[in-house]
Amino acid sequence: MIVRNTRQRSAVSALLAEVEGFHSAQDLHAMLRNRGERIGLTTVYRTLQGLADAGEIDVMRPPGGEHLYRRCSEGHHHHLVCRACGRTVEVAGPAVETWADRVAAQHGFTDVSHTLEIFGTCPTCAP
Amino acid sequence: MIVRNTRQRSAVSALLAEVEGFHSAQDLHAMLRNRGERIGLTTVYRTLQGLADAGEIDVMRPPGGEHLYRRCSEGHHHHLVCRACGRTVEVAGPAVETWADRVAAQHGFTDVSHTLEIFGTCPTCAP
DNA sequence: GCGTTTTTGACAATCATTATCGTCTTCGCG
DNA sequence: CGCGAAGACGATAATGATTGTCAAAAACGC
Repeated sequence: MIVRNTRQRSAVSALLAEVEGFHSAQDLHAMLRNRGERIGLTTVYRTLQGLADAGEIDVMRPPGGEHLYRRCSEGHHHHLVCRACGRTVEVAGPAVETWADRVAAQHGFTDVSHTLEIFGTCPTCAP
Repeated sequence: MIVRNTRQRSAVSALLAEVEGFHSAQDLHAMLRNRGERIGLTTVYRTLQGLADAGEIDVMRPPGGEHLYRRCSEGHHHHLVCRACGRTVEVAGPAVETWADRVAAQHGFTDVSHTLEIFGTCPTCAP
């Protein structure tokens, strides 16, 4: 299976490179259509899945049900998400990374990855 | 909104009390029907949602897409999940709990909760 | 160019979850 | 014990994101 360079794949990558924050597949698809790209929803899903498998983007599964994708640039980090307004703050936790790896190793697990999300109510949304 | 005790609610709680590990809503519904309970799928979903809101059970959202529920007995813990066979190991990380709360507080977030899952390949599934 | 192989994308299918809404229970109170 | 209203139930339909299908189009090596 040789990966080929196509206009659509580039478009998705380019879009992810310039937008901030998380976006759903449908979001990204709509944006691409708005800027005149001719690309199918199916292709957006496939491309995002590919990028996620390759570790080039982050995937988040919020309680809402939609998958959110985001360019995962500088290393590994986690997210602090506001329950009310959806605002996200990046947080880094080196201690958590090593802890997770160590715990997994203790149980003999290999190829370890992890997801961590913190939910709360942000200052501006507090009643 | 007064919560009432119904046969169905008790049945779900009872089932969760005796089964091990995670089960999907549809799983639990099937089990209840098998043991002769007359209960609708809708009710199972509603009951599970209620229990989850009340913090009495754990919810996990694996990449597969189904929500998995589990009685969350002894305090807060996280899970180490095998990618291949789905086996789960409970892990506790007091340090992570406090870290998450602290980070959230630093950003002014309140009502903080978090989810953490570690994925890997368990020893028996390693090629 | 040419042929092969991958990718695309419109459309249909899937499937867990949620909404609807009429009927049935529960429970406080007399 | 019986009543009445507030909830709860549950069959069914609806929702909606994601995935499968497959013929047509594009990309790459030569």
